[in-house]
Amino acid sequence: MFSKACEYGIRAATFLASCSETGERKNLKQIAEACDAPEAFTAKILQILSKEDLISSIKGAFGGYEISTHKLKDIKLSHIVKAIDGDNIYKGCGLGLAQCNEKKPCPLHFQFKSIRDELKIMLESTSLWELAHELKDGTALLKR
Amino acid sequence: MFSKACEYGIRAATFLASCSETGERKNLKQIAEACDAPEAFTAKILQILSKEDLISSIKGAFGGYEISTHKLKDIKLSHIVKAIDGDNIYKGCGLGLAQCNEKKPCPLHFQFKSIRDELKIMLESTSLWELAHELKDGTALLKR
DNA sequence: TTTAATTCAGATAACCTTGTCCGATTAATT
DNA sequence: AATTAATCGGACAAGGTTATCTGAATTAAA
Repeated sequence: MFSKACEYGIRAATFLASCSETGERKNLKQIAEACDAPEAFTAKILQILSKEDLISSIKGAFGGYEISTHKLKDIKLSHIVKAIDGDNIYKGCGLGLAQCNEKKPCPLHFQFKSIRDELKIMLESTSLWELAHELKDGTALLKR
Repeated sequence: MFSKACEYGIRAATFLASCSETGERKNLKQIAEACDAPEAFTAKILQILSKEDLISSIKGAFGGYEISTHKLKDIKLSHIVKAIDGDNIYKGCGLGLAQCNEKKPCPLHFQFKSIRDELKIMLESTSLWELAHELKDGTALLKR
């Protein structure tokens, strides 16, 4: 479904969100550890999220990453996914046809449509704030 | 969503199904052309489908590929997808966690569940016969 | 001002997926 | 029996994704 990079990205953003609410800044090592993700690769992904202004990075000693508290409810999963994987996941044709639409559909077009739409709605309506709270509640986990 | 191999595989199987109903055997070249897929790569995919007994291959002159008519309604999309991509698409965790279930879910588990279930049901209930008929009707196309 | 802790950027390695090539095998036709 | 049209199987090439490494830049604290 998502690329590995995107999986790590969502995990990292969720963890960061859960810390940022209480003002805890985290560095690369802590994030990678908490997300059970490879450190150097996670660094690359955090760079992307930072450039897209979804998280903020603070350089230098005692630096790290954080998310502005006021953004937490505005940042949706769709923003993270789009930044890392692009939007092909709900725009592209299920069978990979260059052109596929209602007028000239692939044989799977209509069967796929409702699923892609549901996915889109889910990603666009789920906020980092929401995910972060599942972590804090202990209702959900990021490592196993 | 699906790998390129799987996209080609579904296209090829759909095309083959639409021909097999009228007893038309097709060879690699014809299939690749009809599906707008690279020939040599398509050959590999047809081999997989053949080994999984989803299509039958006939060697030698005037050979090619076909699908037993009586199987057309029984072969579901899920069979093709599982043969090529495996079943991670509806079994795996959306965030890539090794263990993720109702008891110990990832933060996205429940939001994903309905989508994955819907996808599973769609793949398991859509038959090659159904897709093939969309092609024949002209309601759907495989190339653009 | 030096040191230490950090992110950033670019190069590169490892691995997987995608895609090609070719010789061996098979089977129908001549 | 020879020829031709096909699949099969293995090796290999190309490209993309995943992952690592390293030196430069930045910033806070000592």
